[in-house]
Amino acid sequence: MCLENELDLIKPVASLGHSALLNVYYTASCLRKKAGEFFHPFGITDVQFNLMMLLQHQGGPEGGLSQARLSRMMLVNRANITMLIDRMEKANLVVRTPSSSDRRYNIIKLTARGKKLLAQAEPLYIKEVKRIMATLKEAEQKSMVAMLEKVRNNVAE
Amino acid sequence: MCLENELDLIKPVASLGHSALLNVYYTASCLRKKAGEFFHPFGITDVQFNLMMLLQHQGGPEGGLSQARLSRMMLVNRANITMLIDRMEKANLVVRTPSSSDRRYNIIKLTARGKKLLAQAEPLYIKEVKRIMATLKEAEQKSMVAMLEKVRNNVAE
DNA sequence: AAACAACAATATACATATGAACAATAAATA
DNA sequence: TATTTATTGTTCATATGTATATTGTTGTTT
Repeated sequence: MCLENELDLIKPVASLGHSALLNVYYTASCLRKKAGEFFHPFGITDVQFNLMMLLQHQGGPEGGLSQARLSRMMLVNRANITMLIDRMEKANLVVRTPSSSDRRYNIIKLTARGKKLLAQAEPLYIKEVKRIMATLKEAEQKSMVAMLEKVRNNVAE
Repeated sequence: MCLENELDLIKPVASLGHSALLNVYYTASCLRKKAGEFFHPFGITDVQFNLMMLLQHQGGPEGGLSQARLSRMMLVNRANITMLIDRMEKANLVVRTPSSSDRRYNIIKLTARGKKLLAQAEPLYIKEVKRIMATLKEAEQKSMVAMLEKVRNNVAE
């Protein structure tokens, strides 16, 4: 179904470019909503899951990442990460460990509970992502990724 | 540039499907950030501008929309709209007017200041959207829209 | 008409996001 | 070496988002 019908608009979006932009925006919104519902039974949010995935799969040799690094990987403000880690530490999902080499840094690591939760949720998440994206052929997915990359490059100028 | 480099990931995203999903997500994030910066000089946010656009172009015969209708058009919770309208009313951008036919409804309308601000910002916004999306040919944009629609349909099931 | 279900807006608690200002630390440079 | 500059994490004010419960109004069903 097209955007106009989904959003119950009475007039079409004026330009194709604007329509394309809104499609990116609203598709991301749908995906985030779905992710939120998906992770609710696990007692975590999609953002918290994303952070745990980064720690697990992108963690350095010490098996963790700094808050500044996480903020760059998640495209969010450093201040945001501070409070996110506060909540996740309170929920016993991660811990802050001071870096030995640079006293400005905290290295964030998964706790045993964090690892266990991730091990439970991740396979189901990957399966659901595959199901959702399987509506597009591999070539289509690659083509879409290429187009989105072009858009991002052009946003930055 | 590809996602892995943009986000400074040390390992590639495991599956194409997941990479495609993250691309949608991060492209929307980039576009929102850009929009935020774009509207900052006007003293409004991207969300407030979007709402004003809806009032201007999708407003019914009375020239306004109910809060419930706005929440459906913007894919957000009704509770969200209440506080958004609170802030926008305080900024003298919109007004709540009680519906004559159904006392449950508020009809939200643009104020003179809201209309003036929209008239200033909209042409520049449309121009910037065109610039950003012009990196894709018309056929590419149509193809991307079609793929994003497929994904949204498959999310809903 | 009275009871019930559906819907609009609101209130509250909470999660996530930004920008700005700050202290502590490290790096660069004069 | 001493000073400046850059970076990390924190705090604050504010905007946006969800879920849930509540109130008031409308519609439907006995």
